[in-house]
Amino acid sequence: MRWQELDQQPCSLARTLAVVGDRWTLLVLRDAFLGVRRFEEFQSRLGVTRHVLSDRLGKLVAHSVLEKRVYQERPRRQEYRLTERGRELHPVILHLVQWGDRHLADERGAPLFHRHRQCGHRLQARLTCADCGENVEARDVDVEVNPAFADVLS
Amino acid sequence: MRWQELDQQPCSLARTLAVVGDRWTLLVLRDAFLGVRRFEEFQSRLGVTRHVLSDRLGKLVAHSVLEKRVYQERPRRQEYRLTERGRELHPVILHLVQWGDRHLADERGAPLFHRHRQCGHRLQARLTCADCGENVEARDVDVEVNPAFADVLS
DNA sequence: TTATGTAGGTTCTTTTTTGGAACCTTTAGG
DNA sequence: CCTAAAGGTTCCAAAAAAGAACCTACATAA
Repeated sequence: MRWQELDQQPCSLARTLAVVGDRWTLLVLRDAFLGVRRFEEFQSRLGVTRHVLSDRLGKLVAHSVLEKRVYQERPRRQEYRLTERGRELHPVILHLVQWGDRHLADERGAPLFHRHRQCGHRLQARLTCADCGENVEARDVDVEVNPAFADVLS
Repeated sequence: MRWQELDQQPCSLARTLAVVGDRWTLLVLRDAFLGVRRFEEFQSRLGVTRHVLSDRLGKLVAHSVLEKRVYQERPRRQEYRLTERGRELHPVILHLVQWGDRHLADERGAPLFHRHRQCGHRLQARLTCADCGENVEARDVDVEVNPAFADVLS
């Protein structure tokens, strides 16, 4: 299966990964969440080639994860800003970062500290159920096949 | 920057992506969360080439995300099971799936339904703060550079 | 007027990584 | 002896990424 075919799959993870699941895209998004907006700044912070960056930013805009906004005419300058849809990816980034902080940090600890503004504590992210508010572990989730997909999913 | 250099970066996201951030690894993990354990089953469900699957499973084992367990001698057969460290990636998968369900589904809706066993509702994942229990949005998080990394991080 | 700088890309060539298919090993069963 | 299943490995061609140079439009300054 090719990358391009992934978005055809009857699997939301595959489709999402077709948008954000490549080598650089999540790093671009992370910088976007840290406030980076300009091509040059993404490029110098990430060390990605301009070619690949241009391609990734274009794809994120095409999928409405980022939007391109003109912030100056003459000379025309544009910046990339997260859309609401893009901000919904924040939990993904935060959990990935937290996993790295826990399991891959050296003796200096996490490179960045995340603090929850409302309560002031170092942020420990938890996945909870929006209905009952309880913590959700992998074993607490039952998965059922949507009957409309019963034919293609085992 | 190459894939191999990513894990040298002073960024937990980059380090985490060096482990799980490639084209196939998250799909392997998703199937692992759905109960898949054997090489052949991963291979036939994902359509990934055996070569790449072998490499990815090996990396996940090397990073203790999966463990290889012999479930039968004569002939020797092994299976791959999630470790505790691997299960901690569940929130990542769930949020990615949920994003795809919301934004990339067709008229049939989500391919899979996730139900919270304890309360019985369709699971809507939320990221909350473990200390205060409140919902956390991107704008609620303050980021500070760990002083130990002050020299390398802008 | 020419030179220098900046934002935002595009083009070109060389490496790396994938995809695809075939092949290998161990053991069981007929 | 032949076939089948599980779990891989090897080989080659195709696709994607890296690295560097180049391009455009405008501004400023000499």
